[in-house]
Amino acid sequence: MEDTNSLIQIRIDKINEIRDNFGINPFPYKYDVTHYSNEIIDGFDRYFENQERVSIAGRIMAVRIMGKASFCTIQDKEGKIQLYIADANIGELHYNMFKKLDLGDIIGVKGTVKKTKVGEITVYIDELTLLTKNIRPLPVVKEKDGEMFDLFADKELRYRNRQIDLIVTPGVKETFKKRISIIRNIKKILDSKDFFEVETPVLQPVYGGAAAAPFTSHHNALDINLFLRISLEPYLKRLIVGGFDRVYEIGKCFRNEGIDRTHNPEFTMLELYQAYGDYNDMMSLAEELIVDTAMQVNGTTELSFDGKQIDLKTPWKKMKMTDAIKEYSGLDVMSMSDDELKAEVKKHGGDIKGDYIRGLAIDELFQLLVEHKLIQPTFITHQPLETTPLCKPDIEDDRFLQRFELFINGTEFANAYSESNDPVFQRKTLYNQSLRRDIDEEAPPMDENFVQAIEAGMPPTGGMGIGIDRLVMLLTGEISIRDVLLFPTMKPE
RNA sequence: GAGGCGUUAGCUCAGUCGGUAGAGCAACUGCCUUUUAAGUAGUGGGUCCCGGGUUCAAGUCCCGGACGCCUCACCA
Repeated sequence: MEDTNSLIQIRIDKINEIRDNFGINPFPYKYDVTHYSNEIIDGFDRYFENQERVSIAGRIMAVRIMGKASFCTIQDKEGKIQLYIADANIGELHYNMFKKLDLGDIIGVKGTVKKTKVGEITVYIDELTLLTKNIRPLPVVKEKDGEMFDLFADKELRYRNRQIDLIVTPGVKETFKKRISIIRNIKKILDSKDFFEVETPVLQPVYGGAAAAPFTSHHNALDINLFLRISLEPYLKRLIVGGFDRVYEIGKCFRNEGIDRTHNPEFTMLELYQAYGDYNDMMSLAEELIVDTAMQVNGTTELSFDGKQIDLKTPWKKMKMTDAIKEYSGLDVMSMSDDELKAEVKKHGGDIKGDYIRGLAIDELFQLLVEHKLIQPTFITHQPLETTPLCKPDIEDDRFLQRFELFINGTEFANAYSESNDPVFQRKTLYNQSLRRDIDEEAPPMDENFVQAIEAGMPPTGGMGIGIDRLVMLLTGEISIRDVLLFPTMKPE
């Protein structure tokens, strides 16, 4: 705000000059746009033959002035297009004003379409309207034959000023358009299967549904602490109890943890719950959601991610967690003693919070030895009972769960359960979990209201959570979560 | 949390052994009616991230800090 550097001052002076000497308002209220740049380029033959007059608006990205005529490239929401602007066509006053304009200004123009002698589709304009004067210079990015020069490269500046990044860095807008398409397609599929999209509280008196440190806030009028949700699960299950039968929410969750290439403190989760279904239904739904979306946005199930070739073609591999450990590390955890398990966890640099629990040691070994090796889509099933309090035990072996985690490229993409609905079991497991808060600060507190909801009777239900940001990363090839978040969390400067 | 690297003009970047701060683009003043990283002649533009220290002299060397990026650790 206090920036008084001369580049900005020069442009402020121009605003006054345009107003006072040209009698033109640099900030008019409205402009009637009839076409976007891509329509003109795609439908050039028609516009040229009919000599149809088009009206377009956009931001000036490049200017080449040659005395009494100029070429200028503007960018609208769909792309770029060249303009031909001549003194003889728009009048001396407006041409002189045009020469005062800068890269970054927004103009509206009307004219007809033709190709230049070197074949570039160009709007030969007969009317020029200044729509907004820029006073803060944009980074100047140039391009020749597809090669970019002087790209806006400083990631810190790009993330802190995403609006500028969107204007000047090729491909950024496309990534976010793809993100929107991905979410839209998931909603379309779920809507078609009769799932209701719902909104549940972000501010919660008790948090749960995952193990993570929460953000805390305070409500002044009620004088109570509130937590930002760490998952969507507790309230969506209340809605299953309430009789919605099929619900989903795509929304922000918040975890007070570190920031890195795959973690942002606020991130977007899809969670869905289907009454009368189980984890098998969730498995086929996961396949359908991800494959159909990949086909919609990429037109193929094959993708290249961080140098790895991945094919999402179904059916995906299924393995019990203990079998996966055996296959990838040779360890037969089913026949190992507790001491042997402890030794293996320690040997591979692992760590178990609090007292030793056999199931958590097995899960830890899986994470240490197997997880990163699961490049092609793989469902890992039958996690040890102790890994979550919210899932039903397996029918055949109650030391394990009716649960799966989906791994792609060594990363968890989905987590699904045959949801726990036995209220006595549920009260016990959540209470036991809350007791672990002394030794595990990520264990959530007891949620009495949630348990009472389950006590009212929740039908057998399959549930699943999918990390939307990671799915967008996978389908766009971006290896940093920051590149699929419009405004990633940054420390203040 | 640990390590590595980085921070110089609006943007992208040079800056040698410690010796008056550089280029391209952008900007400004001109020329130029088919250019396209337009061309062309000229001009201006700096808290060298911040704070200490060493030195006659620090963008440069040393110490501390901020912010960022990368790798690792952590992460239901």
